[in-house]
Amino acid sequence: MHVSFDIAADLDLNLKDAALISLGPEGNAFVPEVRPADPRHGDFQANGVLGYAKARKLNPRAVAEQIVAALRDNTKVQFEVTIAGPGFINFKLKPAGLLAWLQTYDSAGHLRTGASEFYKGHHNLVDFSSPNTAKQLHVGHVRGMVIGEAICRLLEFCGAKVTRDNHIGDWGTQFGKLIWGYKHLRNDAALTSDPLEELERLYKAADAAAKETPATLDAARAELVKLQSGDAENLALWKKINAISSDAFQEIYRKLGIRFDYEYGESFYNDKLQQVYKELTAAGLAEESQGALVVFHPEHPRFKTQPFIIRKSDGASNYASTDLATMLYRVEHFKADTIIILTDTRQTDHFEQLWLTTQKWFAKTGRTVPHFEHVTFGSILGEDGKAIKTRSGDPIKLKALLAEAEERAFALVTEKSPDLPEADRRDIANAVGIGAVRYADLSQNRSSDYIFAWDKILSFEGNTAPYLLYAVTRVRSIFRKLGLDAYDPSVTAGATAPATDAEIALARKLIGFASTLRLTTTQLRPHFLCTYLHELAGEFSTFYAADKVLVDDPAVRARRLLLSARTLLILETGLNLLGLRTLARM
RNA sequence: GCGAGCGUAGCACAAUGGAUAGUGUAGUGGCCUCCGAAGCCAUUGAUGUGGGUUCGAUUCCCGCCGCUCGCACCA
Repeated sequence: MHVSFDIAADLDLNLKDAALISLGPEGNAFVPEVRPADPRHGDFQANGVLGYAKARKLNPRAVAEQIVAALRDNTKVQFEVTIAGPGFINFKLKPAGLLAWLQTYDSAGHLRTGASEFYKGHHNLVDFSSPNTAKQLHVGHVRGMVIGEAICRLLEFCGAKVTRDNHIGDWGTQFGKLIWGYKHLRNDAALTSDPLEELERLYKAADAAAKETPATLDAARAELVKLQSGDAENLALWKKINAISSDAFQEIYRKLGIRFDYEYGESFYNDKLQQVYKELTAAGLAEESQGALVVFHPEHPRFKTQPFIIRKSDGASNYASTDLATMLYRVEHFKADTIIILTDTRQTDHFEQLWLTTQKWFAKTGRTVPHFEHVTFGSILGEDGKAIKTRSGDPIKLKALLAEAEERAFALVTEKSPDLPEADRRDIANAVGIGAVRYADLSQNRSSDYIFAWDKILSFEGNTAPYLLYAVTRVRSIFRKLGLDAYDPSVTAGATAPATDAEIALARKLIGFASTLRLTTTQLRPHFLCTYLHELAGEFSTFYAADKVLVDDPAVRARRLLLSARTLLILETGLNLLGLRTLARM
């Protein structure tokens, strides 16, 4: 018998069929609205009857009864179907159905096979991280990196082709300042001993100088124009600077397990800008204003007067220019049907203008308009509720943040498990520390700012990485005690359907994985998955306390081992999708 | 000034227009001769404010209050 991975989607189809049968052609308009239900009511609920009946002045309960009567026999065998309240249809999967799902989805590979139906044939290009060269990665960058990586893994798992592009800021105005600083302010000794620090100092010093004296600002801009028009000296400097920062970026990416397929920075698009200027002008979208080439959007309350500057008055490009060229390249070269760009929420205006412009441009030139998602996220705040900074007022460097996370985790692990060899404790501290930082960024709705507190993210209690990693080790320890591999199918052979309250509750939570993946990927919000995993870990703890797994009765033991094995599978699969490394013990 | 986002228990956060607004912490009271107590069970406590739409609003719309962010050549 085929067991569908996403039971809710399956029910949705069955309800549509039943509506057609029972309501006639008008049933075409019925939208089931199946969603996971509160466990008190069932596993899934269909809410669509209420709106449908209301709009037609019908009795919703009567309509619900008609639809339920027309459901396939198979559905009625699998579920307890009830009509409740004003016209909700509730579906409660019977224990045999729970067992069938758990037996079918018994490995990460099979889960992936089930999930890969979601986005089969889609090609998403994900643009994330995208740091500026010549600046170190700092705490402000981590959220986009971590969320971006999780989104890529999730979409891939759910069947999409994903192209990861690190759109490095290697061509902007900062280079004018940096080159000017290099030429006038550099300290050669410092450049040799700690090149990245020195570059950052030069940028800051040049930036400050440009703010003080307009002549310096003009000089910096002139350096940029020289660079962008191919000046050999500036080009060589630019390459040197990029090489230095790229090495530093790669070190952090390795540490966080983040990878890219391409790192086409802004400079890559330099020779593709003339086409943008030309086409937008020819299409009547771009116009000269105060010496710059800009796009206005007359239909928009704000962008009718707030320009989208696509070429600066000194002739230099900016990020609007390169972003437009990038849009085109991603559609024409990569053939992406969906473009996802992650940046913090402060850049909303820019991307709204970019998208308005792109749509009009592509439409006027007969190109396919892709789907576009600007995935935004809030800032990380200090415990005072203000932008997180070091005592000296600088942003906290990511390298230092990650090192501190590992140190703090090491101290905690040493406290809890002093008998483990130091090498093991270091390894655990790495997974816990880095995982904690990651999970903190993922577990909250990305729209909001969040307050960063070491004690909170490294706590072993609550919706945290340490709690989830602990749950994993506890399941693993059951199998270790037996000398068995949790992923060996023979371990769970002969399992019967879940029977006790705790077993059933855990099984029902496990089958919710599919709906969670669907929700997480349609909304591109990893916190849905985090919440689910935390609930799953809690459900397991309840089960673990209520029902002893290693009992003598072989049937009972087998079904509890099955539930434990699947809990482990889904916890590990979910955590890996989020980018966390799991542990056997801690 | 214009625009955007956010206001949910003491604190930190959930809730894809659905049923009695969930979870964690902190507080209170229980549970280790028993598979890892880094755990479990029970319990106290909240939608800024005023309208509107809806069978149904934390969610959508409008006003007000509060906080944050953005707004011509940085990205």
